[in-house]
Amino acid sequence: MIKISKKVEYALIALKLFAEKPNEVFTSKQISDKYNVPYELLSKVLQKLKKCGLLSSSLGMNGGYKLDKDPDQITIQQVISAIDGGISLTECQQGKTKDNCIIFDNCSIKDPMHKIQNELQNFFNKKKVSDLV
Amino acid sequence: MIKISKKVEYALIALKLFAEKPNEVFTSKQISDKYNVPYELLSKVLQKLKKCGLLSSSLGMNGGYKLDKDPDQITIQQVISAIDGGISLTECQQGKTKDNCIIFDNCSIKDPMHKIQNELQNFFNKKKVSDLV
DNA sequence: TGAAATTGGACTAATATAGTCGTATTTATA
DNA sequence: TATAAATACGACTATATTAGTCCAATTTCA
Ligand code: SF4
Ligand code: SF4
Repeated sequence: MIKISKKVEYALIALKLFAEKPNEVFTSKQISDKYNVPYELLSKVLQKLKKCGLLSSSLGMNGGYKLDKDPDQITIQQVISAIDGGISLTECQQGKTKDNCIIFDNCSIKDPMHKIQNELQNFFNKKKVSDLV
Repeated sequence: MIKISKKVEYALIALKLFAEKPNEVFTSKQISDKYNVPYELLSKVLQKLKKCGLLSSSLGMNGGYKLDKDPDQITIQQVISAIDGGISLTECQQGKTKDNCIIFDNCSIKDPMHKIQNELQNFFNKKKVSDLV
């Protein structure tokens, strides 16, 4: 079953909120309350979004997160990469140079699948947070 | 991490072989030997491909599977559907009417994600087994 | 000084995927 | 007619991934 992870869903829910109110600061708590998202999990997600430069944060009381990029500059691909490490249609397309698939050497679909994967990344690169209207 | 399952990979490896030698009969054993794919698992996969009409089978000695459709008529989407039950980008897009996501009622990304899911299905509908050359 | 916030690591629980085992049935052929 | 080779099917185990929780540190405003 091809799907995106819950974490990415939570990230997109949050990013959509940020996109609707740019320059406004929201805390993890506020967002988790508003959307019934598990607080601790959402916190981790927002931290990752910050680490890759999509959000900026301020510590301490009255702290929180705010958007650090234009919503139409943030691609779904970026979000998937930030949270889940990206798309890798097949096992051998993950960073796993060592410990590769045993089929690798006589795999007949490796190359065509790699091509499809590229197209898929392109697909998600064209999808922006601003499209989640 | 967005990816396809091992079962779908095995299905595609098999289907590519069938597509290269149409009308030729192959057994589970032959294919699992040729590609180092676990025999029992591959058997299950081929049974599913038969059930949805992509392959036909003959029982008993000298039995096996052969292609039952044109390779350029078999889409990757069909294969994913047959083996893994299709693509459902988000949880709420699986057949789960009951036991839905608790966020469902005030989820802000549900509808746009549904649209993206449709495009994604369209993407995989355009990919044919015959493209795996 | 205290409350509210981010940050970060370790941990557990739940689920999904991958793979195995055993057994029944069919069928060509020796 | 016995046997070997094949599909067919269901139950099972093992492994990996995902989801979620817990705990403690640090920052900062008031
Ligand atoms: S080598 Fe082939 S079977 Fe192995 S992970 Fe890559 S695509 Fe899949
Ligand atoms: S309702 Fe929203 S959060 Fe829940 S599964 Fe659907 S898209 Fe994801």
